[in-house]
Amino acid sequence: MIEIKINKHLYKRDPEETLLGKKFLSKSIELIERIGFEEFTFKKLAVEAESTEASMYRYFENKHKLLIYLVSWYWAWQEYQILYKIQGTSDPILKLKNAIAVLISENKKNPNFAHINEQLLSKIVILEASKTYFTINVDDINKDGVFNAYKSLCGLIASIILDINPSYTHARALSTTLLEGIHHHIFYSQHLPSLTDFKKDDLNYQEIGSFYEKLILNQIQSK
Amino acid sequence: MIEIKINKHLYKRDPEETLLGKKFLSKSIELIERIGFEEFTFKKLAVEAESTEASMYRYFENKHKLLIYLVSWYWAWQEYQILYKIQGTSDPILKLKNAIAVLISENKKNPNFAHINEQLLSKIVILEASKTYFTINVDDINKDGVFNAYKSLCGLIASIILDINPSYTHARALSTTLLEGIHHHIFYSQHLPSLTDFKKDDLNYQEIGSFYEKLILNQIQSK
Amino acid sequence: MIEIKINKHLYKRDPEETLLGKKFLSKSIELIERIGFEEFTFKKLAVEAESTEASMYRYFENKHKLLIYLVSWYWAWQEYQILYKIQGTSDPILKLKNAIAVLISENKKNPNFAHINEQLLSKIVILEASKTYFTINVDDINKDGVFNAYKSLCGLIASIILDINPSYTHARALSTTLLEGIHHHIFYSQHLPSLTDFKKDDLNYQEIGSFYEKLILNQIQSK
Amino acid sequence: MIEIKINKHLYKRDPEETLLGKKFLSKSIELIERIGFEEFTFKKLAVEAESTEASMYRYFENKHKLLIYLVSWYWAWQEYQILYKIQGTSDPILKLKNAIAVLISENKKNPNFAHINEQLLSKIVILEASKTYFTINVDDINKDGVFNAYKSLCGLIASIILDINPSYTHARALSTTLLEGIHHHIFYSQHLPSLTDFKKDDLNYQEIGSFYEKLILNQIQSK
DNA sequence: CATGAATGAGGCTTCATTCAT
DNA sequence: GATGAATGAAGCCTCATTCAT
Repeated sequence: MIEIKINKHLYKRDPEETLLGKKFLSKSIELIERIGFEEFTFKKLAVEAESTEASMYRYFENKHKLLIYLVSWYWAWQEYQILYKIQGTSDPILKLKNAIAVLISENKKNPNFAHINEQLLSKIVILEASKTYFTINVDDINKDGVFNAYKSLCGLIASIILDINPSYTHARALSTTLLEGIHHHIFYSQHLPSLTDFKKDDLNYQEIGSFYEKLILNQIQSK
Repeated sequence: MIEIKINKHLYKRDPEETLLGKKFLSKSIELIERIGFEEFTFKKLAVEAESTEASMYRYFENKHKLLIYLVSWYWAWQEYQILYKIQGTSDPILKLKNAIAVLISENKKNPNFAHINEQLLSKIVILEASKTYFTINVDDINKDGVFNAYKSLCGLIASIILDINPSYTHARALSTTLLEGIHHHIFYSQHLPSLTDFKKDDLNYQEIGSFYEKLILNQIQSK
Repeated sequence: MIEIKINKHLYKRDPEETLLGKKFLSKSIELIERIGFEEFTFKKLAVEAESTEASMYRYFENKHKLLIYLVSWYWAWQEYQILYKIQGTSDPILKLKNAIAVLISENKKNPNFAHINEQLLSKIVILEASKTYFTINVDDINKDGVFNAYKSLCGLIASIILDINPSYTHARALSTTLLEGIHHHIFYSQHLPSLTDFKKDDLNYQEIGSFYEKLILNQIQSK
Repeated sequence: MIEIKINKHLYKRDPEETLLGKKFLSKSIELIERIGFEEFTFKKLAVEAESTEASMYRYFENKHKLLIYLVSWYWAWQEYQILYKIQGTSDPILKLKNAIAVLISENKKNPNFAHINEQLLSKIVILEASKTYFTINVDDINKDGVFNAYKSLCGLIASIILDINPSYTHARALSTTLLEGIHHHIFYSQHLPSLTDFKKDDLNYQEIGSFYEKLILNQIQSK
């Protein structure tokens, strides 16, 4: 039985601790995915969850922190899945391939998290995640470590890269390029095809995965 | 005397045609840079421009279209600068290097555009540009070609890549990786250093430029 | 035709300039008198005035400034009436008596101010006026001169006192004692009789007037 | 060992009887003094007192009753101090002077009341006391005798006045003039100097005391 | 008795937009 | 064409209070 633990500064009361809290989480995911984060309000959520705005405010200070919470959950979950998949693997290149395999995989619902629909959440992350940090207050909100889940995942990928080539100097830059790139090209392939070469029918995003595998390996193995 | 022409669907009345229109543009840039796009409203703009909300509505349907207008202006301007710089160059690798040089250059004010502060605008593009398309309505608004300026710039970079290696299959994907990557790593180096390896004091972003030069060349020249 | 001019910092748009503005003033007075300032909201006012909260916000920043506006109007009006009544009088003691006569007089509606019901307004001033300055932010809001109307009336009474005895050293303290005292004892006589000696049936508050006349004259004429 | 007893209608459960109750009292005083009564809520108090809103509701029905409780405590405490100071004095004029001396004295913390900070409380009384009765419901709430502490103090001063001149007809009116006047002029001297003649640096409010001594004596001894 | 959780109601404020001049 | 005025709708948030444990 695993547990995803989220930075305490992102909530006022831990939503995982109560039934109502979990309901808010699961309905948030459905609603944000359906109407987009801009249109999403605590009022609309309250209606969906058959509760009240005031109750939601007991859990989250505002919708921004909620979004960072959800996105953080997703990154922590991705990190867990990668660790699980590469455990016992000694070949670092295989580790990288497995990590990428996790990142492109359509996320399946996990029985441990009845209230989190990972498929919907991954769509939210693709569309909304960058809004958590591309904001004028980034320095303020960054203080409490609210982006640690993403930084940690980025650090994990970087450590795999350094396993392959310990003298490579831009492991973190390459990691974010990978993490963002996969999501962006999934999005472009569906909505803005002239910004990419991948097709809507790229089955399970295999081609995107290969592209990034090659990109990273070429880069870190070049003299 | 050059002119930047913006997709007609982005405005109701061309702001470049009147003094008031230009004032709205220049004050928009100052204001969005200062308070961020979320906090920006036509009301606040009207106060800055010593005019009224109603007047601004004559030029732009809503603040979203205004943002796409500004961002489009920036990409068109970047494309113009690249074309200007590579004109007459025959070596495609040098073309690529020059294009990257433009993309990382601190943008200087150009006397042709008294009302556009390119330095501020580039900050806006870094922080806000992705919000123009990471939205639930992307398919709707994409119909009128409002993202053409970005697509065109992406196409230009892709054509340079294909100049170097005509058989390379992911020229567009690589172009967006470059365009986004430069901006994102500038941002991370200033605000989220653990997501990158570049330092705040990377003078004129030379290191970011080299990183992407190598990344692209490695990629398109590998067998 | 006289005009009462109120400190510009108390409103965003001058309510006296439009029909809607005047309606808001007259309905404010009726409503505050009826339900008290604590219960009074712009929402309830909007219903009374058959308009909207948003429209009221065009005129006044918040209900606090509105209250100061109304109270200031009352003090300016009292000052005007005193000046009118003592104009041409040379005996300073008579001036004082006339000033007190104005202060205790039941205020009649004046045809110049169709939208101000002075009788209701005087009740509001008795019950609510002190709330305008007994607040933790008094120093902040005092900066813009928003209490000038009251200070000016206080200065007028003080000048009359000094007319009677130019060497008296506490003319302003005595003036506020008079201004507040009259209102408070009217209130106590109606609601908290054990705090006063005046009776509910003190016709037109003659006895209160005499009490303060004597109090002031004794004080300023004593050696 | 003395005890201040407060009207039972002001609380649901006597806060003096429990540790938590006393903590609520002492934290209320600190908090109201710091943020003002308007901004004060049971929620904020609960945080300060490391307890909950629900617990505070066990002691007080609402924040209004709490304020009357605190103000009543102050008046009862003033009355006690006056009685203590004039006990054994036979000269009624000296009694009056001593009473005024108590009223203007900076209140020192008394070891009997570890949980009441009298200095802060006196600031609250100056700023907020009049809000307890200048309300539209004054008649309703007055029914249970909740203002008795103030009325009793007023009665004590009045009895001293009548000691000096048994035929004086406005002893209560004069008493409230004194009680209010001292507080108001302390406030004006600090925040609205043009409403008074007393200076911020009036050491221990000696001048305010003298002013009122003279005012009262002149008044009750005049033929 | 104390408290954690929940909530209905409503306050204050701004937004985006339209209309009449 | 530009603007001043007006407003419906909604956002965000807190309050005061109750209930169940």
